[in-house]
Amino acid sequence: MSNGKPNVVLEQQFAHLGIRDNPSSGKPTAGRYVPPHMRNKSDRTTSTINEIPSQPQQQFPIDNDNSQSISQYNNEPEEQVTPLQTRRPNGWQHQRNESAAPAVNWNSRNSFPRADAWRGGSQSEIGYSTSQRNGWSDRASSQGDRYAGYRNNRFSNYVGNRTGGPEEFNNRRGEDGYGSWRDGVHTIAPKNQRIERDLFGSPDDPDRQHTGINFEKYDDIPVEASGNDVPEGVSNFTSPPLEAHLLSNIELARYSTPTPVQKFSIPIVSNGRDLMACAQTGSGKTGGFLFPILSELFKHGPSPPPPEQPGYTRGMSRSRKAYPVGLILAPTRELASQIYDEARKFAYRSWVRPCVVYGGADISGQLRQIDRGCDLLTATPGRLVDLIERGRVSLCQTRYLVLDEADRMLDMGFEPQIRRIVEQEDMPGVGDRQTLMFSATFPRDIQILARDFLKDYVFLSVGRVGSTSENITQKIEYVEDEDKRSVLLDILHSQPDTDRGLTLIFVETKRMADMLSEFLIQSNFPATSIHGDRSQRERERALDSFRTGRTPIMVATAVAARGLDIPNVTHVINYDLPTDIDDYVHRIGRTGRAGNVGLSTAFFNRGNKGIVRELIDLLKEANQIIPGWLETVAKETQGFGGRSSRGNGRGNRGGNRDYRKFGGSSSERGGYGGGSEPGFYSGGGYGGGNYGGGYGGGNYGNANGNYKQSWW
DNA sequence: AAAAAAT
Repeated sequence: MSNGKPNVVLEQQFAHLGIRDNPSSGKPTAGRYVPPHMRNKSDRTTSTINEIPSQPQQQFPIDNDNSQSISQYNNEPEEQVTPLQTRRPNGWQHQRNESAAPAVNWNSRNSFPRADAWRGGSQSEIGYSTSQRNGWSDRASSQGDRYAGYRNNRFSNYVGNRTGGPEEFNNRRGEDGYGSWRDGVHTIAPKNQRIERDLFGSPDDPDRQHTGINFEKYDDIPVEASGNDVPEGVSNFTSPPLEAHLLSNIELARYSTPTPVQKFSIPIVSNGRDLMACAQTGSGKTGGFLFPILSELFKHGPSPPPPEQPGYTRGMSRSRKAYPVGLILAPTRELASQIYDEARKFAYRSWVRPCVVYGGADISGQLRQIDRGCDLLTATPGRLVDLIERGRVSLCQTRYLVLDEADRMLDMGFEPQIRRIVEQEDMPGVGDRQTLMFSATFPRDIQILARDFLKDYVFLSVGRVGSTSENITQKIEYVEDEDKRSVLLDILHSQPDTDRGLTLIFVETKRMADMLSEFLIQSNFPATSIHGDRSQRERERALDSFRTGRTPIMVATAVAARGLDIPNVTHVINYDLPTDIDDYVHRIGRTGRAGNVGLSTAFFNRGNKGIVRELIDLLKEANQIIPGWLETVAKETQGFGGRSSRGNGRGNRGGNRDYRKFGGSSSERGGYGGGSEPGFYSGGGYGGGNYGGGYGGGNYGNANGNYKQSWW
């Protein structure tokens, strides 16, 4: 039994993990990578293997893999997982009876039930035949037995799984923090203090005190909702409309008031509607989709098992297939991991098992994880496609599809993969699922693309919470390329040490990220870097080291620009400005989160004149000081047609507007025919006078009866 | 031109 192994054995096993060039590890061994979401943080043991002689004259803790000095500052073994108590599978219980079916004929081929049909069901309305039911029961019992063994082991240790078989799993009911759905009844697992601490932290832990969301300020944030029959927003977390158990998890997470995006997304989702939401991350976007989706899942339970798959051999199938009911797609691995961490909180004690898969990490661990149950899957596209190709994931049961950072997911790099997943696999069509899209920016052309994935959606625009609003002070400095390093050093030196804030520095290339972080480290600054050429482990370690303040400076490429919720980033420096203004919006949105103040500094020179016009517009809208020289550059640049790079029809202005309503000027409309959407406003466009001064005082004209507006 | 995302 793995638990009986003396610690020293474990230490030897882990001695090489996560530590490159570790002098104490002898020759390098291939270690099994354990991704962060699968580590059991609360049960780590402290070991001594990392106590390497300290580096001479290192003023700061440095997280720099190139300098072989990672672990000396880090008392915690990075990759260690300590086994929990394991038990023999005595008295397994069916935690989840797959035969408990909602009141829908799920067997109709090629016709997936609509969400409303599913929602309406109750046991008494069951419309399937006895034979079908028995078929389900048969399969359910064989599969259910296995699942009972596998599913209850989220926190079982992977060391044990590696060397031992499933018999080492811990199967005590509720031990893993997950409940069950049986005969139409949602059985909530018992509370588990250890898991609660792991998921929610202790109440007095400042790190867990929800990242400074300033609820008072939320009342000032304008929300615009457009579309047909927009449901009324809710103003509190209450049941109904939310399911009661979800409320208890929301309480555990210490969320007290719905954010503006949540106020609307809750009724929108529970009314079966699709959603396109423009809202800054940190404005409660993740809760915006997790709350309503989980609430519906808690109310209605799992789908019955899918029709018999070709090649499926009952009871003997070695590789089981996962059928997630909810699928969340994200553009970076770290963001996927972050979403999964949230999903775990709100699924706690319920029948819903969250999962996450992404590239760069050991796939076999992910396969084991989904075998234990996979109801709400968060994924990056590439790995998901891989798993679909391997026949380990099927989307035929997916009733909720979420695209996070949706404009990114639908841009040139990602769109084919998204189309493949959504349109060319077995996912139910637009009419038979609910699709939710979230991003802080929604360029017009992306909105048009997004139509393919949505039905009669509600467009939600939450006033800018943390990006271009006044709570971020945006400075633009004129700095030639060759002066950037020294100016950066000046800035960093002038930042008071007492300020425990984090500084995030964006560069355009991976090479520059390496070079600059190296330079900062040599200048004795506690810096690390994150970019796509680093290994996943390095990326995660860098992020963790930054998040915890061990290295309060991080140099990053676009990989860290979106979605990451890192509390206490007080300064974002655009060492290189991006060529796309939306990227700028996302980058500076890493600071000034949700009502807190933040500082942003950008190094501008003539190489950046491509975005000067849009940058000035943005600064104006956010009431920022615009340097005179910047206006000068803009005037010089005007000859090139001002809004450069927009020849492709991508009018960014109005990126936070429902294009159906604010169709854009005819010149920007390009070939898309913005007015062709029946029943929708193709009104005046930006120049039409409705577009005044941003969200605070703007007047969008309320004339169209199809639209309802709400303001906070 | 670059970055991200599967191996």
